[in-house]
Amino acid sequence: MAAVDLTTHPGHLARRLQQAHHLLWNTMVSEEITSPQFAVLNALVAEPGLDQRTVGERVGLDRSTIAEVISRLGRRELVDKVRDPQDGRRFLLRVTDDGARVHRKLTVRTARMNQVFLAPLTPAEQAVFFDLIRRVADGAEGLRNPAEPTAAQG
Amino acid sequence: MAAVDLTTHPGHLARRLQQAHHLLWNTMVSEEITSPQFAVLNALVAEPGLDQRTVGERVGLDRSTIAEVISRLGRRELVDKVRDPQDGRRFLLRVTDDGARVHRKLTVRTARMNQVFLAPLTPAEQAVFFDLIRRVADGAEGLRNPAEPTAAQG
DNA sequence: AAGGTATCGTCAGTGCACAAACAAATGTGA
DNA sequence: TCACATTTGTTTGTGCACTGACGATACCTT
Repeated sequence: MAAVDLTTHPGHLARRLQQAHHLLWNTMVSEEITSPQFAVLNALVAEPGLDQRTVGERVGLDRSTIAEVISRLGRRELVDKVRDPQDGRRFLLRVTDDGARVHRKLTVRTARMNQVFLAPLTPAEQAVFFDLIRRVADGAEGLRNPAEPTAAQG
Repeated sequence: MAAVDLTTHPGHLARRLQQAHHLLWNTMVSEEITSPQFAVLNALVAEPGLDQRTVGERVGLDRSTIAEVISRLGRRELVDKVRDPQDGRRFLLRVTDDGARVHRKLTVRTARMNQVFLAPLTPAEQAVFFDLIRRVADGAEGLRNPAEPTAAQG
């Protein structure tokens, strides 16, 4: 019996964490708008007029996925999509009035949900929680593009 | 501008963490066998003869999803599926010889991948990382079934 | 101006994930 | 024994997520 203890596998924990989040989101925030959809709305509220690729970069979705999410938000008329007259490849995106309303409503609910979600941790632990996850995620992300020389020390 | 900082949203961080994991898994472990599939193999190596529902419970997959995962593992002939003669509703599952081989091979690679994945954290931080995520996930999970009296103190 | 290259978005294919509805087998109670 | 309820697994529908291939547009070099 060479089986492994999955509770020490970060991938397994990450999946379980997301499932737990999905559960709470569905019951406390919305059954219609998903968490990635909210993230997109949020990015477009912060920076109206972004194109799809950049929105994807902001919220961490690849081109294919962002296209689907945008299409659903467009179907619900929460987001507008206009060809960029300066660059015919791009679509310029912005939230509609409905989209802004939904974003405001969900912002409140999301804050409440996050409190419940993080309730098992003390405030200090919550800060550590964010920090550790962010460092692990950033670390793995960094392995994708080997050494971008962003004004690096030379 | 009423936009929110997503880096303090656990759901968003959970999603990014899983994406990061997916990336590393794909490059360091396997492009064929996914992490959930490995989890199922692992559960069946530990406890041969489980039925689908119980496997799902062990690895955290619902009935629909476990059915799909099992079907893929069956198609690759890594898992065997036999009707339970005692209970005609169930299938008894066990890994094939191929399945056991794949499990052994991926166990080694997974351990290596986990090291790389967690490299940004010190060993002490890794322990905290596991603990915090587990507590948050368990907490949300607990909200689903209100108070199971599992030999609770009374 | 023309050819090659890069970028943006789409599409097809695969896989995870959940909810709801359903069928078959089993279990329970009158 | 018979009706009702529960449990296991399947199916359908929706949505996220990635890869790889593709067309259109833009850029860049000659």
